[in-house]
Amino acid sequence: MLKNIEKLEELRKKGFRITPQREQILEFFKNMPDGDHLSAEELHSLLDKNNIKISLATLYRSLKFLVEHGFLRELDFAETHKHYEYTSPDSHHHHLICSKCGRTIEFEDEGLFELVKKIDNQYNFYVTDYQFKIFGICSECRKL
Amino acid sequence: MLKNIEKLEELRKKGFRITPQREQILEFFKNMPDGDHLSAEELHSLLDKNNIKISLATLYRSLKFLVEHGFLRELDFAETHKHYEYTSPDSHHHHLICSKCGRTIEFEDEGLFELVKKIDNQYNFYVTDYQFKIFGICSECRKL
DNA sequence: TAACACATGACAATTCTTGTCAATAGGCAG
DNA sequence: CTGCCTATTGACAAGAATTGTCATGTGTTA
Repeated sequence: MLKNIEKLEELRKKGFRITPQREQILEFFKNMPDGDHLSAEELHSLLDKNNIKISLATLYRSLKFLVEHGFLRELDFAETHKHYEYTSPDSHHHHLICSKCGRTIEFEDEGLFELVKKIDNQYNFYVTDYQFKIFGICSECRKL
Repeated sequence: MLKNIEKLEELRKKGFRITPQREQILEFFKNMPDGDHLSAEELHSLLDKNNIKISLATLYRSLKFLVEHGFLRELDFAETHKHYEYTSPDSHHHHLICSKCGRTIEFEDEGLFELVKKIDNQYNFYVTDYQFKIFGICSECRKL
C-alpha cells in the first residue's frame, strides 16, 4: 500500500492541489488517538480551538476529497451525520455500536479480510474498502 | 426469533399502537422483492402510487419505529439519505457497493454469524443486528 | 362505547451538506 | 524566479433530508 506522502504526490500529478487546508486536516487526523472518529462539526470546532481556521464549506469539501482518495474513511452509526476516521495503513478496525448509549467499541479481525478476498473473486469486484458494524447493547448498558 | 405478528403483539402490550400506517408500510416491505431497499422519499412516492396516502412526517416516524423494533434495517451507502430494507427472518444479506455506478449487490455469508458470536462473547455485547459493507468497483464498471 | 394517550397530518423549523462566485494561491513552464 | 492558469477557498445562499409543533384523530382497554 502507498504511503500518504506518495499518495499526495500521485494526486499532484493528476492535477489536484495539496493545499494547507488539506494537509492540516490530514495531519490532525494522523495525530488523533487510534480509533477516534469525528463529525464534520466536531472537527471544525476542534481545528478552531487549535487555531486552524478552515471554513465549514471547505472542511466538507476536504473531507470528501480525502475520503475519495483513501486517506479517510466515512462512517455512519445510524445518527444524523457522518463520522470520519483516519485510514491507518497498518490496522483496519470495525465497530460495535451500542444502541442505548451510542458508544462505539473498535475491534479487529483478520477473518474479515479472508472473506473479502473470497467475495472479491466471486463477484469480480475490485475492493477499495470494507466496514463491519455490529449493533446491540454494550456491557455497561446491560448492567442497568 | 419472533415472527412479526408476535412482535406486534409484544408492542401492543407495551403500549405502542399498531396503526394502519405502520401495518401498511410493513406489508409493503414484505411484498417487495428480496434484497430491495428504498429511501424514505422513494417509499413515499411508491406508496402514493398504490393509493396508500401517508404523510412524509409520519413515514419518517414509522420507519424509525419499525427500525427500532427490528422490523426494518437502516442502511447507508455513503449517499445523502438512508435506505430501508425488510429484515427477513430467514436471510441476512450484506452489500457490495460500487463507488462508480452506485449499484449494490447482495451477498450472504454464514461466516459472519460465527464472527459475530465470537465478538459477542469477547465483549459481552448483546448483538441485535450487524451489517457488512464492501466498497469498490463492480464488474460492469471495471469493463469501461 | 367512552375516555385516555399515543399517533397522525400539515407545515414550520432545523440540521447537515452542497452550490455559487469572486478572490486566492498551488504548481508548472519558461 | 516570475507569471500564468486553473483548482481551491471563504462567505453566504440554497438545498435536501429529517424532525418538531400542535391541533385533530383513533387504537386500545375498561
